[in-house]
Amino acid sequence: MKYQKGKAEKNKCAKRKAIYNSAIENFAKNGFYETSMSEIAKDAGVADGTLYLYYKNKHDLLIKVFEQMVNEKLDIIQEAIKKETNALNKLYISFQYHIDLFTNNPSYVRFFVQEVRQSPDFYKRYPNFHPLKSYLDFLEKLIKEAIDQNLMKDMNPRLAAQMIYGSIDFLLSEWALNKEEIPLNNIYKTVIDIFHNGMKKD
Amino acid sequence: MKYQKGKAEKNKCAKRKAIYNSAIENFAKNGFYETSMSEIAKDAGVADGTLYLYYKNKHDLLIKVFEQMVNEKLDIIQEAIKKETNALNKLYISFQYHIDLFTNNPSYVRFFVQEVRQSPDFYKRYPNFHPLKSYLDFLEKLIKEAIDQNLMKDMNPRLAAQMIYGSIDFLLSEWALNKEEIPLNNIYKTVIDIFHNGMKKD
Amino acid sequence: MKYQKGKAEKNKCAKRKAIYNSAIENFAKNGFYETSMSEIAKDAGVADGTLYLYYKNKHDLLIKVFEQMVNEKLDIIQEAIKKETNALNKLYISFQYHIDLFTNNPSYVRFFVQEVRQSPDFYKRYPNFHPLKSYLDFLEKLIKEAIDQNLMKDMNPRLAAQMIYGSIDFLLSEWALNKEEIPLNNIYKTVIDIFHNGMKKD
Amino acid sequence: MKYQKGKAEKNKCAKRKAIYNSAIENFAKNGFYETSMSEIAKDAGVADGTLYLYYKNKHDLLIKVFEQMVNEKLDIIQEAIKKETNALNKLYISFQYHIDLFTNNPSYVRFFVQEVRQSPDFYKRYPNFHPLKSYLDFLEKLIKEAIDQNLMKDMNPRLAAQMIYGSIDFLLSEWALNKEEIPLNNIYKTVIDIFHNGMKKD
DNA sequence: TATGAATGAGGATTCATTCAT
DNA sequence: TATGAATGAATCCTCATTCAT
Repeated sequence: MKYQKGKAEKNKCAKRKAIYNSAIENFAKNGFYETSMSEIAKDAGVADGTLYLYYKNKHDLLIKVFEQMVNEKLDIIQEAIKKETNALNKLYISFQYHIDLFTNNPSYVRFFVQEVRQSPDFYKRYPNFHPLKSYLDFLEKLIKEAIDQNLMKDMNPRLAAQMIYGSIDFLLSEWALNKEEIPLNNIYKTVIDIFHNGMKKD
Repeated sequence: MKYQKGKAEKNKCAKRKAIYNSAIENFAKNGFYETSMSEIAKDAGVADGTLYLYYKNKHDLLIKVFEQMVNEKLDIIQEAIKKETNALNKLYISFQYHIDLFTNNPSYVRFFVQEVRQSPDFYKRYPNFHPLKSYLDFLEKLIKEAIDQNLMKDMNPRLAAQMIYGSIDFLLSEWALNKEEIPLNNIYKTVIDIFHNGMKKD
Repeated sequence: MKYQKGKAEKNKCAKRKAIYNSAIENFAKNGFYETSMSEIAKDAGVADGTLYLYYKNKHDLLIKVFEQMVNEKLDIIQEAIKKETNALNKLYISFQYHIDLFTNNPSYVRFFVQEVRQSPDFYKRYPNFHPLKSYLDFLEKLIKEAIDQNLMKDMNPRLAAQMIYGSIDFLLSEWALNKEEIPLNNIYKTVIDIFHNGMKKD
Repeated sequence: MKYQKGKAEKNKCAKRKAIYNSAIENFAKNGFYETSMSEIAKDAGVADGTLYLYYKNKHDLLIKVFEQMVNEKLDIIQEAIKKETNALNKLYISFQYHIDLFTNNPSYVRFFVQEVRQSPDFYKRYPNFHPLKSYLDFLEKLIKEAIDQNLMKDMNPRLAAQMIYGSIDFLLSEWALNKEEIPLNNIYKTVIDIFHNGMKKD
């Protein structure tokens, strides 16, 4: 009995995961509106109706998938900087991971830069949806730490986080659209250099 | 006769302008996919079919409206910097206009950051649609000028343009979502300060 | 004044003729429903609204054009058989003209075989629309004459007319769809031969 | 379980059949272009969207319905002539069925004579659509047989099939439009008589 | 007469969601 | 739980027709 339940449990988890993967893949490739629930179901190998056993509706699916993805990636980064004490180094390692993630999965870029900005109506219906919040929070904390360690000049850490995120995000999305224009291997160094000089303690 | 023709002409222009305004307003407020042609027509005070006298289809409407808007704003900026010779000053004035435009029309922010990034499918159908190209070209040219004037360190001007645009764009879009979080009046000064220090000639 | 009126008159006639030609051409090529009034107007070199000065509506245009065409062709045939006294010869000459007309203008076949059979609803609205009536009347009269001249067996002349018309019509329409299948130059002789033997006085 | 599945299966079949019937009825009554998918759905007792579960689109519905209908009727005829060996008798029995079918369902006449001849555009899109092909093939085969049996004179069998089909088809369609004009009970005998004499071995 | 911009009803089709099995 | 057939509201777009000029 228990075994069966465990099997069922695992099966259930597997299905949820399959839906999650299919949703990411499809949303990333074609965008929220150009992706149908049927496509997601088909790629996940489940029936259309099954999606609604795991997610309330299409918007809910987008939100949940988004949050889970951000948190997963964030966990990886946090694991990577665990042993580092210098806040600037932490920051730079984070950028490296951020950039690597997207250059290895170009379709995720669109997912992040576009789907994230839903219509105000969307936000009204789902007021708790702030998909990048945890990542921006994370960057903000690192910046605050760097300021405390006298490695960065005193400034609004939220604003700094947003500037850095926005820069990287846009660079990546232009790169994803038009891959030749910018040599991607320069991005990391240049961005760090500019922000380092721009934000360092005088 | 001539007068009458002029009137008709003016009427026609007025209609095109009304559609343009309605489209911007609606796309900005609710996004491309959540805006119906009927809504645009109603707000423009014309019949549904009239839209198709002026624009080939919904995608065409988005593209045309976008291009016209960018060009209009760019004209204003170019007029404003005409008498300035110092490239850095030109750049800073441009930022000021950019930020002002959006802070005065918060709904345009979403229009610019979201609608601009259509699905790959959209780009496949309209391969010449690169809505921000003219603005990025403009920034790139100013940066190149600044480098030539020894006001900025030698760097890839396209990449710099993208970083700056991305920063401002993301700051504004976060601000548009959640107006209290960041005091907007700081944005201009901080951004300029950071990029100035980050990019200046050593 | 008179001259101008005459010119205007001629102009008016020219316009009506242009519309007529354009309508035939377009209806024949694409069918009634796949032809738009705008297309007809454009090909006729007039404005859309002008069509409605000469014809009440699209259905009316079809009817008028049809009737005029049948009558024109009938006039030609009647001219051709004027000097013939033998009713069978008259009939055969008519077939020859009928077949020639359509083999020289294959697109007219579709016009005749398809547009002619409008929905019952169409006939309800236009109870006097029987486009082939005058041609069938003509054939019927010739057959009656042939019977009177003891050249054909006694039979229902209307039915005979319909059989003959139906045969030729269908042969031509299959030929128009799939030109290789039947060597057209055989049609005339074979049809006449079969009907001649089938209908001759024992 | 099995029973339920069978029920579902039967339900599905019933729905397909209901759509089929409704489509025939409506296309026959009002023609392809004057029939809306909504009307078909309503008469079939299903939702609009349901049509698209069974047929790809409106054109597909027409084609499928047509092909199925021709095949069904052909099956009946072939069953009826199975035991007959004389090719001419086979031919005459076929005519009888053909005429009966349509005189019992006058609205089918229009369906057959009009919808069959779609616009060239239609044929371009569906090049394999030749709805009468199987019936003409069948007639052609019988005629060839009759020729081989020395019951008919040597002639192009395809052409003969087309002549006969065209005659019957047109007679029926005139009858359907204007029922009094021709006493239908004469059609069968007269047509057979004429073609028999016209085509018999001298 | 002639124009052609404007109209708006109508129609094919899609797709998120439900629910009987 | 899982299914997937069925739903029907919603939407883009067309086009016959009108009417102010």
